[in-house]
Amino acid sequence: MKEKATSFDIAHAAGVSQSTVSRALSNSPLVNQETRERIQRIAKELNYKVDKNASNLRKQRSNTIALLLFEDPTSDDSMINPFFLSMLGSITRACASAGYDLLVSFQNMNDDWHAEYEDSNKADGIILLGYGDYTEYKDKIDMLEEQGTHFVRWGAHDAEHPGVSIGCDNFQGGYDIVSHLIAKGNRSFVFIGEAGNQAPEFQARYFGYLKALKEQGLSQHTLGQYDAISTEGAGYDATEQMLNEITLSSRPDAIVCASDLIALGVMQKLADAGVNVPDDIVVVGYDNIPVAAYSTPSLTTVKQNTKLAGELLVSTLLDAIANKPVEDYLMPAELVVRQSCGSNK
Amino acid sequence: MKEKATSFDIAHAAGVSQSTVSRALSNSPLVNQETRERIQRIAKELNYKVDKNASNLRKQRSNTIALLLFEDPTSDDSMINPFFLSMLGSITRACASAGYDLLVSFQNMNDDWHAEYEDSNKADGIILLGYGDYTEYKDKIDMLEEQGTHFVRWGAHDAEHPGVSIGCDNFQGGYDIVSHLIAKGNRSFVFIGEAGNQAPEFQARYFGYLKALKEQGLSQHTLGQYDAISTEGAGYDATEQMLNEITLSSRPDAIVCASDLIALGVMQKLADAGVNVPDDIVVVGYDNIPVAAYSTPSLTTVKQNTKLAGELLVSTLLDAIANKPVEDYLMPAELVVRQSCGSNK
DNA sequence: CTGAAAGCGCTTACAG
DNA sequence: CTGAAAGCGCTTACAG
Repeated sequence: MKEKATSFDIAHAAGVSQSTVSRALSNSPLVNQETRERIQRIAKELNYKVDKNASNLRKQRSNTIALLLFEDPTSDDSMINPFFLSMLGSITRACASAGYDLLVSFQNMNDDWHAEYEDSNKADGIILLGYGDYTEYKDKIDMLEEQGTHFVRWGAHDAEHPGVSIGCDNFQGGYDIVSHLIAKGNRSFVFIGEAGNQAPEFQARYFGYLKALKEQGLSQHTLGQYDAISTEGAGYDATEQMLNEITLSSRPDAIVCASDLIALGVMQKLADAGVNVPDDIVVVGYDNIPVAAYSTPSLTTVKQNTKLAGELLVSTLLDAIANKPVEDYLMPAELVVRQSCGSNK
Repeated sequence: MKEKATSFDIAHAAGVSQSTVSRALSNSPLVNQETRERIQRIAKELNYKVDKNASNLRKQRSNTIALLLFEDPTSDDSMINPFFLSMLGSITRACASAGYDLLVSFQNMNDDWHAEYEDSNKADGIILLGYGDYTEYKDKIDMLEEQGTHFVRWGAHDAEHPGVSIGCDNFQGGYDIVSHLIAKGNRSFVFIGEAGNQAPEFQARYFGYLKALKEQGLSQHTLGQYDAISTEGAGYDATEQMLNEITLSSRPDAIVCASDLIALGVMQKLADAGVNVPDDIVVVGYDNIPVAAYSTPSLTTVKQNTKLAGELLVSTLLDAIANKPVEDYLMPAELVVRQSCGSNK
């Protein structure tokens, strides 16, 4: 293993002072162009790279962003919800473009986010990525704010939570998909998914659902809401419960699910129970995860633009770090119509 | 925003020297227990955390691992192959358990991996995750080795590539799945996927495929191999080409795909062409990505244990960093039988 | 345009 | 068990 070169080695080889080397390598205009080029060439030859620890220590910033993922129960080994997995790629890309490194970590594993990342100078800012359920983390988020940490949260604006948020319009998404179902002739509905304020994103989807029904004078046709966290298993179980509680003759025309994962479980249970989707009951999801296009029937859902989301999350955080004014952003939701809602029902 | 506390502030508050604070916080046995507890309490009160940059600079190590992802063309926005996405979760988890941070980055975006990470002291070691196609990166990997960088590669052992590798037995996987198809009565085959040495993992699967055929005296029943990179689109196109080249009467009993993504495209094209899977032609994939369980028909495939893979990748790298002896590891592949290979054909 | 010097916040021999 | 001191490798006023 070669000894690592330092800026002093470069200085020695180039016959200049170490200060000049530092300036040359940071492309300071203060240094003579010819000298700078020579230094840069020598640095390259000696395979020299600026030591980030030293540089960060001196500059008091790290050029690194920390991504805190909230752990989810999943069916595979990743323990990351597929929706967030696709955001991860986009965030990684956006960081790279901005010249920032990305530190990835599961949220649940450590106690004090601010301390862990920004205080210890490992990151200049933090991105919080979870299924909107920040309620139990409220104290931590408050502390983040109180400590002046730079952070951005994925989710809707929420008066209770300080800090900037980037999110997708869950209310509109829920409204749009149900309006579509009503337009297609469906008249009675069930919502599967948590709808309390411990799951604000799901709740917003549910409220959108309720509004669409109300607008069409169908409020009395809601056959209820069944809790389910965002897994296939929870969707399956909730459907089982529903089938037990609702008599065959009064079954809903459509089941609106708070997420695709839930919808997948719902369709599984319906298939097991011999109920045809979409002929007997229509099912729709939310998120447009990759699997949604491949399920049988393929799943009508609402797409959240993960690419844009990742970019906005990063750019907003960088603005916050630079002390520029930042504001919440709510991306529009986009309806994706597939087979599970029937074609001409 | 509060001023950040330093070890001197703690020292002042505790009435001891800064050295003692440092020792107390690193749980050094050299410091009096009572003193240590007092210092730790004060540190907590003042919300003090050790500055990682300073600490790393002094210790010359970062307690961070860099993950270099090879960018893939994908159908969604993540630009990460779903198979790697699930490994990502497992790697993140394994790092967290080991007390290491994980720096994630796309490989293609920078030139000199070693310099970028280990030389600049941002990471103690590197995990390389790509679809086995390290051929074009050979020079870089050689340089990594030459420079004494600690790194682990995902993929099979390869005499041409130095360094440790953790991989799954692609040869066995290919052999097992084809043997299963033969046992089920299939007699003629097509392989879809690159099989050259620029794609060593696919190639190993292909060799396993060939061996299984040969063993059963079916070598002459291979109706060819069609190149395809690991995307649905490539699988679709290759199938189109195959259908054009092979007359209806001599179509294969089974199509063996180098990856699930390819198989998904193959099944799509077959469906478009009115060919029934599995009744007319059997299709199998490789990887067991989440979608495989949901396609119609669900996909028979080979599972690589991503959870174990992530853990091995991390533990092996940590051993390498600690200068412990490390060796390649080849995990067994596991056949996952679903509908796409027919039940009793 | 360049150099000498200070200092970022730690850890760890060294001396007691 | 504790403290004074050196030094990790940089960046950046300061002086010229």
